[in-house]
Amino acid sequence: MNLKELAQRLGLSPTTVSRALNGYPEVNEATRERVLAAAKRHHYRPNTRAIRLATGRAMAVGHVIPLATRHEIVNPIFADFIAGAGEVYARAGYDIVLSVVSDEDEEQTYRDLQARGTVDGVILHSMRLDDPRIRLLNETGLPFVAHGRSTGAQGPYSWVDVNNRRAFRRATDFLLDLGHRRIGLVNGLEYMDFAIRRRGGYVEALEARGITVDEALMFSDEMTETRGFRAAQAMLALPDAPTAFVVSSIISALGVRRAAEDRGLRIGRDVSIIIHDDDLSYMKNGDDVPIFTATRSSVREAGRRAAAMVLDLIAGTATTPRENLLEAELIIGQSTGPVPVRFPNPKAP
Amino acid sequence: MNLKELAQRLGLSPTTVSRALNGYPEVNEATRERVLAAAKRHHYRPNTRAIRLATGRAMAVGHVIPLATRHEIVNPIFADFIAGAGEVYARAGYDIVLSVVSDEDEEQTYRDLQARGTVDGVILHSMRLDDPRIRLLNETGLPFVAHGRSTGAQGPYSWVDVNNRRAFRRATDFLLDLGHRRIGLVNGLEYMDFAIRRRGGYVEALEARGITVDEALMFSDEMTETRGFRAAQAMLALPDAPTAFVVSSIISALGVRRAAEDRGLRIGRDVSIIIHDDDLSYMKNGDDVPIFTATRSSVREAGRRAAAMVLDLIAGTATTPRENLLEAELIIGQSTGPVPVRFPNPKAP
DNA sequence: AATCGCAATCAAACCGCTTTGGATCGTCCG
DNA sequence: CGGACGATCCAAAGCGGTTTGATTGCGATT
Repeated sequence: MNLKELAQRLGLSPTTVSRALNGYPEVNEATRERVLAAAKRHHYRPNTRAIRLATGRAMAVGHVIPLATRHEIVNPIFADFIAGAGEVYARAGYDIVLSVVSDEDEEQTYRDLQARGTVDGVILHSMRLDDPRIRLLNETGLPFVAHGRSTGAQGPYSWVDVNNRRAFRRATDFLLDLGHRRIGLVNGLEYMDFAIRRRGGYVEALEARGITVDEALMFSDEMTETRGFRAAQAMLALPDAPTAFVVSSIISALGVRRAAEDRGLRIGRDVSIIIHDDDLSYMKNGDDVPIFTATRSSVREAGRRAAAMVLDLIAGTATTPRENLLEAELIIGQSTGPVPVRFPNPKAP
Repeated sequence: MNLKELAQRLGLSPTTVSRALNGYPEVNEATRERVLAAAKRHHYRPNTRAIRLATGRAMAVGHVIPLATRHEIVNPIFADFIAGAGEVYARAGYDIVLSVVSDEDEEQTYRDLQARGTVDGVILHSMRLDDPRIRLLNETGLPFVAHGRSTGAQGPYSWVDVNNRRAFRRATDFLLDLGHRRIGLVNGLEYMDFAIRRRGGYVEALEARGITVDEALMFSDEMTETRGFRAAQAMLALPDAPTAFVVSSIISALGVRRAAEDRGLRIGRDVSIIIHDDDLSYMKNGDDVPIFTATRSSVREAGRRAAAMVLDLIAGTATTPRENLLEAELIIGQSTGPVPVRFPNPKAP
């Protein structure tokens, strides 16, 4: 059942039927009723492909998932971000087009997306330092919103981001206030922009109290359980081991916890852990009582905002770049406590 | 730069240019060279929307992500499944169209997808018992492949699935062979098909040895850390506590581990844990040495196979429903050991 | 009575590609 | 030498909608 057929059955022209269905004013209300009724009765659904060609709009937003060729890790926050964005798109009648792309041919992918008109805009994920995609997309003119910022990137761009620096400043301050002086940082890969900002906040807090920053206490790697475990294991084996950790991800933190417990240390008493919590639906930081003390900021909410922004850009409602900085809230859980008075590393020589 | 323009510049008709680019034989090789060169020079990229309308194919596969309205959890295996499928789609020039849908209006979504021609086929995720989507999609005629089977669903359908029953039979047998007799099951929600099959394998193994199945040792809930923690906590508090656990997900297993360690039990000595491992990229079961003993089956591989199957169905290569059963491999890790001889529950009254 | 304005509808062009059904031309063969 | 044939190329008709630019009636205006 297509438009022409429906029009014929109704004894109307395709023009009128199209207008009736799309709510144009120049059509008699009685006629409109008739058209709507017939459309429903015959289960008429306008062909997406035809609409897209006719209107010149794709009615879709692209999300490119970069698969780093070296370490084939899918960003675990991706699913929840999409869930948030999806809510917004659905309401606006937009589709999500996903491209899984190895980071080598990313440029090609973005150029294609825009030149072939597959999408009306894109969301940038996994922002890196000096991210070349910003210049690229500004060049093509395709509307885009970055999830995360990119230090050093040229040109203006719209973004949604957590205040990573402040979150980690607060997290570190919180531990310092509890008396901790040896604080380990278990961070993500530091070509990622968020990781650099987090480290910035951490360093800032230490320096503000005149504590020398110790390279041996700063780890940067993929945010998996195993890597978190190894990082913590190494640091805890130091002669002057940390009494607390600031951890970039709840997943790494599980590894940190394991490393601590392996040494017979009790979390929240012998060693403190504070994490950044993206509030992932399948990786909740406790249902009622938070497990970890955390700086929390919902990545799903970030998805909603980014989606709303890109739709504004597409609609032309927003012309100048928009910026949206989310502040993380500090959640006090059971994983932090005052610095232990006793020697914190019983197994050390 | 569109086809007509390119044709004009070349002094050719759009027909010839189109054929040259698409590799049709009835075009002079010299001409084809010329066309290809010009296309590259002018960065010509055929408009996706036009191709789709003209060919009547969407060149896209739909993935519907059901967001259960009650518990808003995004399936954590989703990202890796998509990563696998994406590889296959990319090679074939297909796009992924994502719909995030609350499970209430799923039916509407699938009907729309097919009637509006947004996609050429779909992949079904999170299969439930008696899943109504199978009949629905068979009705519409839209090609589809299910990731997982659906016990009790009417009608034939193509699927990719792990042999969940056998995996859990083997896992349970493995524990039984180690001497365990009280074995807890920490399962997913049992309206999910995979969960029922897993329970089936577990029960089968116990019964084969004449061990009575104890309802108090079977938990079924969302597969999060917290729920795993609670389940294990409750079971470990029983007068006749389990000495081992079979756990449906690595994430729940982290909770189980926490519960055990909270009671001062050592994993692999005082209590054994065997998990099913989907080999998620961001939740690896250890880099080199596996942390948990596990039945492992890569969900990414499942994604690849499902994608290949749906493309076959779309192409018409496969007409009868295809079935693809993956066998999980048993990975021996550090989380299992012989049943402890001493009383395994020191804190119990 | 002639003109005007407005409401309602329609025919046809258009979006940018594919594809059908020729057209053209040189060559080969009886 | 004329016709069949193969190799190339092209005009035009879709695909299924939207949108532009009329056209038609009819009551109101002058």
